[in-house]
Amino acid sequence: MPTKRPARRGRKSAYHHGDLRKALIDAGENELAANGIEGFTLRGCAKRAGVSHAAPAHHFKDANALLTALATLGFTRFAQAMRARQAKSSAEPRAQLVAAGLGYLDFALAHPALFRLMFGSRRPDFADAGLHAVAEESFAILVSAIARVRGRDPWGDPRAMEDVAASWALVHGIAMLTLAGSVAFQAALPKERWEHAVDAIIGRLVPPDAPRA
Amino acid sequence: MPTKRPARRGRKSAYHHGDLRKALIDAGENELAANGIEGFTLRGCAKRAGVSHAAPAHHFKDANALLTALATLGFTRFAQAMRARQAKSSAEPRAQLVAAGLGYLDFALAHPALFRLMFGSRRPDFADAGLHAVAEESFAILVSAIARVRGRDPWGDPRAMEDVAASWALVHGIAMLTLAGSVAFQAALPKERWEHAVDAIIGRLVPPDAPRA
DNA sequence: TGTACATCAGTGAACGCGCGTTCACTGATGTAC
DNA sequence: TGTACATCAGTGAACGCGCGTTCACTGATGTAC
Repeated sequence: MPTKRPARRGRKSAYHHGDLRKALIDAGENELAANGIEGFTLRGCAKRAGVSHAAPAHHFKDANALLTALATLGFTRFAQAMRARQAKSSAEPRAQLVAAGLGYLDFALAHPALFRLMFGSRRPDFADAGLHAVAEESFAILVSAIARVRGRDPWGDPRAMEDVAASWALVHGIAMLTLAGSVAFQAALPKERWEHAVDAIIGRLVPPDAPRA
Repeated sequence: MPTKRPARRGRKSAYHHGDLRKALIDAGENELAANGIEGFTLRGCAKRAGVSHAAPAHHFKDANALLTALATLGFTRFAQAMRARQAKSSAEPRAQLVAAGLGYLDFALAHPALFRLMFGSRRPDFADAGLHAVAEESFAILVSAIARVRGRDPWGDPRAMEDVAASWALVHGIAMLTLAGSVAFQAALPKERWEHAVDAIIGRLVPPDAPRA
């Protein structure tokens, strides 16, 4: 009766894999974490997934297509990380903005290779509709957090967008400089002080007495 | 009389190159700009320098050694870019800090591939004494700019170092997000507004009424 | 329910490519006498 | 100043490697009748 293809959940045929596409994405994540983007190869992903090196061609046109899927997954998790911090935080608008920033940093620290792929590589196809959508969605979290602090939509107000950009650049810079392994930066701002620093700095960047209309 | 080896300046023998080491560094810069770090090869550099692909081995152990030299050159120019802006700016401490930040951005925009090499790659040997020294020197420009604003050395004062880190992360984030090609970020902060934004944001980050002793 | 068949998702051998590396060599340069 | 020689910095052919890609194939699955 089911015209829909059976889900084959839990099924493990030695031959037909079941869900090689998903397995390759998982494998790609490990490959990325182990070898970095520079050492990322389709053959390596196939090996990690336990299939022959020609098998991925049935699911991904080339390595960049797999990297696009990985970047899409990355942005999904990235947005989740920001929302998770926001959910645990006070509903007060500035606390929500700080929480988004801390979620940004949580993600970068937990998934450095994905983070570099998302923000430092040209290999994923950023024109891909799915990737573009989820990247925009992540950005919207910051914009709406600023909007709530300001009490209005920052779009169209260059000075308000400057605040969006400043908050974004600040956390992005902290993440990048730390991931780059800069000893000098880590001495200036060790991870233990991130929470305090982001709170204090965003407090100064987007002061409570900011214009609200 | 001169026991010192002749400089061979201006000399162009077809066989002995004269200064292949320097020529390879120049070629490497072009190779980097054209192909990115991912597409950087010793053979490509040799070709650009007009020598056989085996020639570089006499000057650089491997590709990473050449990349280390390129990163060292990059940091030298980077410090120059910051000092150049400072020289053109008012001597007022906050103006000097803003100028350092704008010089930081000048460099990133002018030499995106070098910038990524310096801050986003693990291929250069950052333990190399020369590279380490010049990288530290760049960092010191920011630290001393903050020191002048604060009226004292920020080292040992976690809150003052937080200001150093914040200023640094801010301009670094602006540079990285712009170089990453983020359309959303560029919409929020187009390059034409960098100068205004950095001035305004650093004004809030490091307020004039900051404690001075 | 059984059978025949189309389709799909793998396999594994083969290929060409560009890379780094090695090696014997050679021509230019510098030095000792 | 001239000559012999050591050293240095290149050349170009050769090699092995891992990569992506192609291809004929095969076994498992789903479907038509």
